[in-house]
Amino acid sequence: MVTINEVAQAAGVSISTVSYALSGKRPVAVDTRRRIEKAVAELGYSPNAGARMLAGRRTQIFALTEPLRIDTHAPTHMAFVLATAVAARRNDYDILLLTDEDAQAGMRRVAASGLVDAILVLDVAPDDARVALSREIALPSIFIGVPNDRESLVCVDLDFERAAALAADRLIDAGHRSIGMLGHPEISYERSNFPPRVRAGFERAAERRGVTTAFRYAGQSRPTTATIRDAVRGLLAEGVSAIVLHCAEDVHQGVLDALADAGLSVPGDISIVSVGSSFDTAALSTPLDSIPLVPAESCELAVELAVAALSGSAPEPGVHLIAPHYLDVGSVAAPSR
Amino acid sequence: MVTINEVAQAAGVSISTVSYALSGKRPVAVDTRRRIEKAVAELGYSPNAGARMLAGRRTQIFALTEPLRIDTHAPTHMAFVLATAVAARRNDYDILLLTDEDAQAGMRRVAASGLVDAILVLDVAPDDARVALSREIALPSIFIGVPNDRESLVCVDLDFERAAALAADRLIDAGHRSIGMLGHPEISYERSNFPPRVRAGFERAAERRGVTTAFRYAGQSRPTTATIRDAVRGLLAEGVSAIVLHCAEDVHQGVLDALADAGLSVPGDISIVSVGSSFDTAALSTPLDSIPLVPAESCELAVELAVAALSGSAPEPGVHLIAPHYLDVGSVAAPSR
DNA sequence: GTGCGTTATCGAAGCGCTTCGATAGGTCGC
DNA sequence: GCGACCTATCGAAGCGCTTCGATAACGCAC
Repeated sequence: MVTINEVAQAAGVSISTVSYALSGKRPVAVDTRRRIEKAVAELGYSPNAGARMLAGRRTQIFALTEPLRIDTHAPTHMAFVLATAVAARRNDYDILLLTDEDAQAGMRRVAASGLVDAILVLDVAPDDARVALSREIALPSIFIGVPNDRESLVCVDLDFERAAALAADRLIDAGHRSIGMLGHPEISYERSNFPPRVRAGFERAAERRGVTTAFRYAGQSRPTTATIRDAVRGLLAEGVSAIVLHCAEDVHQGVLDALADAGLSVPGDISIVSVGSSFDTAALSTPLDSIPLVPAESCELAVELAVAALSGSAPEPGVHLIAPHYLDVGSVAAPSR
Repeated sequence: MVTINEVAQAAGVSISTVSYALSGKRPVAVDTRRRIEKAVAELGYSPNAGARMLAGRRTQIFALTEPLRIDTHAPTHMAFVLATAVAARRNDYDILLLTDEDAQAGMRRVAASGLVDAILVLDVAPDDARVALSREIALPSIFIGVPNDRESLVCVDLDFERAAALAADRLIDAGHRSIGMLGHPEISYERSNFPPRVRAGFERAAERRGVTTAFRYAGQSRPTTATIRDAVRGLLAEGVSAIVLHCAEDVHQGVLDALADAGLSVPGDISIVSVGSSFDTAALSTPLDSIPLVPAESCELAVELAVAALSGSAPEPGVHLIAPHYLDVGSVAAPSR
C-alpha cells in the first residue's frame, strides 16, 4: 500500500505539502505541484480512507436507507438507488446501503460510529419510523419522498399535485369534459404518500375548470387482468373521454389491452396521459403521453442538499418540489363526438 | 462524540483494557468487564469507524459491485442485493454500493484507498470486465454468478444444470414422455450465463432418460402477450404434455393465460414446473411447482466465503454450487391420455 | 521466604492523514 | 540596504483506535 509518505519522498517535499497540493487548501508552487502529481501517478497513490476519516472528520460516504418493503416496486426503486449512487459519485461520495431491519437500526449505528457524513432516506412511508430517528441523530438527513410528519425535515419529491393538474389541464384544453383517473391499487393509498396527492391534484384541477371526474383503483391490493378491465369499464361507463393513469407499468399495458378489447383506439376514441410513471411510456404498444417521475432529478437534488448541509449552509427544512414536465408523444386528441 | 477515552475514564481503566474487553482478544476480569460494559451503555459509546480502519486494518465493509444493466431484472436483482446486505450485516459487515460505470472503476478505487475488505460481484455477465479487474486487485472477490473465464475465481451460484435435470426427472417420473421448455427471451442466452446452463441441463436429463424435448424462447428480446402465446402454441403443437418454465414472472402468468385460452387445465391437461424463479410461483393464479433461485442461500455463502478469505483460510477457487430444492404445490400430474 | 509462573492491566507506539503555526526566502518601497 | 510583507514549504500535533511488550499483583511449590 502506497502512503502519502512515499509520495512526499518521491517528490522531494514534506507530506503536508503533498496534502495541500492534493486538497488545494493552500497554494503550492506550480512546479512542486507537478512533481507531486507525477509521483502520485507513478506510484498509483490513493489516500487511505480510514486515515482520511480520522484526520479529516469527513468520510465521503452517504448512508442510503431503504427498508425494501414487500410491496416496494422494484424497477422504480432500483432507478432511484441507481440515480442516488450516480449523483453521489459525481460529488465524490460513496453510498453505504442500509436495508431491511438495518434501515432503521443502521441509521443510529452509522451515525454513532461516524461511518457516514449524511443520510439519504428512500422508500418513505407516510408514518415512517425513520422520521423520529433522523431527528434524534446528529447527521444531516434528506428524505426522498414525503412522510406525513415533515416538521423540520428536508424532503425532495416530484410535485405530484402539479403533475396531476398538468395532465388534467392538458386534457381539458383538448376539449375533454369528463375525465377519469385510474390509480394504483387501493392499498397503496395508505402505504404511500404520493398516490393521494396525485388524486387530489387531479380532482382539484378538474373542479377548478368545471369538469367532471371519475376514479377507479387498479385493484384491491394486487392488480390483475380482471381488476384492470373492470376498472377501465367502470370509467367508460361513467362516460369519460380521457383517462389519466397513475399506476404500474404492467397496469398500463393492461389498460391498453382492455381498451383494444373494447374496440377503442388511442387517441381517436379516448385520450390517455400517464402521471408519475418511472418507465418509458413511449415504449408501450401504444406510446403514451406522460409526466414522468424522474429519479435522476430528485436524487441529484437530494445529494446536492446533503452536500450543502455539510458545507455549513444548511438547506431550509420543507419539501423541495421538482417541477413536472409534460412529454408529448401523441396520445391526446380532441374527444371524438 | 464519545471516545474510548471517556469510556476508560468512566470505568476507571486504561483504554487498552477497554479495547480488549470489547474485542475479547485478551482476557479481562469479569468485574472489570462489567464496569466497562456499563460505561459503554451509559455513554452510548460506539467505536469510531475511521480510527478502527486505520488502526485495525479492517474496515468491516464489503463493496457490492452491480452494473445494473438496462436488461437487469429488477425484482430478482433487488432480492439479491437485499439478501447480500442482510447476510453481510449478520457477519458485522456493511455494504458499499458500486453501480453503473463505477461498478468497474469503483473496484480499483475502493481497493486502492482501503475502503473495503472484500468485493462481492453481482449481475455477472459471461464476458464480465470485472473478472480481469478482480485479478488485478489485492482484495478477495466473490462472484455471485458465473462468468465464462472463471480461472482462479471464487464463484457462487445455484446449480442450474441439476435444477433443470431435477425438473425433467420429476416430470418423467410422473409419466411424461415429451416435455417442452419455455425459456427466457433469446437475447438473454447471450447476455447471461445461466439460461444456457438450464437448457443444457434439461436436454441432457431428457436424453439420458430417452424422452423427447421441445424448446421455445419467450420472445426475441422483450416478451409480449403475443410472443408468449406463440411459444406456448408451438410447444403444444410439438405434442408436449408438460412444460418446464425458465422465464420471468409476467411470462409465467402469460403462459397460464395462454393455456387457459386454449382450454387446458394445470395439471389435468398439462403439467408445469418452474425452474430458477426468484418469485413466489405458489402465488400465481395457478400455483406452480418450482425449483427456485434462492438469493439468500447464494448470498449467504458468498459472504461466508468472503469472511473466510479475510480470516486467512482462503476458499478454494471454483464454482461453489447451491443444491436445488423442489417445491411441490401440485402442478404436476400424470399425462392425461 | 524465595523464586517462578499466571493473570489482569497499563503505557506507548503507530496506523496515514489533515491542519495549525512557524519559518525560510524572496520582493518591494523608501 | 533595511525592515515589512508575502508566498511556499515544513514540522509536529493530534484524530481514536489496536496491539505489543512490560509490569504489577498474586498464588503456589519448595
